[in-house]
Amino acid sequence: MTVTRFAPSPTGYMHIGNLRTALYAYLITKHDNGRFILRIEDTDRERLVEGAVDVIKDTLKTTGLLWDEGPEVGGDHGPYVQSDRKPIYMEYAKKLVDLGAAYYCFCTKERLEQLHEEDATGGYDRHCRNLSKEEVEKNLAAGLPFVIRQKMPLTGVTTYTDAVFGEISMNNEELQDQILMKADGYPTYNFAHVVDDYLMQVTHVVRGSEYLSSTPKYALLYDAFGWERPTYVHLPLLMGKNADGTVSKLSKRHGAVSFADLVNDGVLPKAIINYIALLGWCPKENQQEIFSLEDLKGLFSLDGISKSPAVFDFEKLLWFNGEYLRAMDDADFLKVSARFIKSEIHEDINKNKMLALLKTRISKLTELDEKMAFFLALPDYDKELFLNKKNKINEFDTVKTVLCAAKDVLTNVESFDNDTLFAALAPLTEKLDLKTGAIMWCIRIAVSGLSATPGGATEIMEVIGKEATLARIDCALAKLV
RNA sequence: GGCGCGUUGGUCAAGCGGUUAAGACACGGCCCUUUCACGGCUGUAACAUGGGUUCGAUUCCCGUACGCGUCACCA
Repeated sequence: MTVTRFAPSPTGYMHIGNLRTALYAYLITKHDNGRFILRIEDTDRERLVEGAVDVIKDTLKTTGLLWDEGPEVGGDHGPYVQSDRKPIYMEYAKKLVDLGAAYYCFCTKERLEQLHEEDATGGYDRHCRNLSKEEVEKNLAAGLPFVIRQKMPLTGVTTYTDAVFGEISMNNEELQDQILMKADGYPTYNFAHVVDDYLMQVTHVVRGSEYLSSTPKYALLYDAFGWERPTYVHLPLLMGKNADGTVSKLSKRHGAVSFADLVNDGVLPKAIINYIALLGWCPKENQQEIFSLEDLKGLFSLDGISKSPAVFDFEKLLWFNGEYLRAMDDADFLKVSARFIKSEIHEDINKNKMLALLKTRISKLTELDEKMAFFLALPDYDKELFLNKKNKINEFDTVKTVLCAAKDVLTNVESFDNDTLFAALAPLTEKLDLKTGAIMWCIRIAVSGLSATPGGATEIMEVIGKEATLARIDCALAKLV
């Protein structure tokens, strides 16, 4: 049985890189009908953010990455919040001390800082590594604050196999005697995740490749306990483009990089999932870009994961978003667009028609207000706008003739829908000896005040209605006097 | 700086010893057309570099360069 977990620390927002890690962890296990665990890693008591866990849960829910075990849903391996598991870690840490793979360290922070000042690259000098049992007992009895450190082998090489990167070897002399248990009694990530992954029977440890070089230390922990090492799946990093053209690990300074930022910017969760699924992974039959979560579950495979970092491209995300927007039916579009429309929409406006026109012409929901403005109120425009070379409209008199004729026709049209309007105006081509394009150009400018609009003249008239149409034509005529 | 990892067009990427080196985004052109968009067609553009191995390297090996990551009582 495949078991993966997503184990974020509650920082208050869901970074897009974290989301991708969650997605891949989810897909790896769901491809095999396995279990997906959510575990909260809140061992850093100084960085707790209120409500942060809710952000994580909400994001997972809206993207459809539902967890089989974890907060809210429970499970056989709980609790799923590390702060609720506190006693477990000390127990295992002590076991490790007994096993000779860890030791108590009584060095003060001051001493460590001084050590760092003397040699910034040296690391911990293993001062307490060989304290006698008596000394340790004495210090403990005296109530001295302590941490527990992992006792790394001083020689030799540690090797593990990563499902993406292959065999990774590290000289043991490179490995620091890292802290497993902190002075406040909480474990560090380095220790807690290993213990939990083991206890929760996680088979595939999925995380970003920034852990590639610390994983030997974790593998050693498994070995010391006599536990079978899990399959490691390190994911290529997500990069952001810097102002100077270089790239670095995607972070806040690259702008909107949290799930919430993107959603607030008018991007659909499905588009986000689709896009990030393809950032670092490619399906075998690589002939398609649009994938639902269900599709991805079926197609995902470890050997499609790439090793090289991927640059997050907002432009391409927007293309995906546009595709999803266009594929929506009008009712759904109405629903998702509601919270992004701030403008007052007058009753005479055919809102459904308007949104249908807008739907294929935006790449994010936040464009809606700006793009619909001219429907709601005629913008101020210059009469020069009517002149158009391509349609051979070089005289204002021509415009005037067209608009007067159109006004006569439109006054007698009862049903203001696109087809009726177009049919009613069609005879004018012959009557005025002008091309359809020329006639429609004049009318469209008059009813919109813009050179480029979503929809043609007749569609715009359908949206704004008869009264506004005639009023706008009168307004145009007044300009042309 | 040590260690680790990576390197196919501007970006995402396919390729897994012999290919005219796919496809997508972006960009240009054409078509469609009541403007714009959509859609269709089309174009520009890439194997970091030096050495091997091989009949033959983008594909395998080594070096170099460059990039990224990592060296916390953060995760």
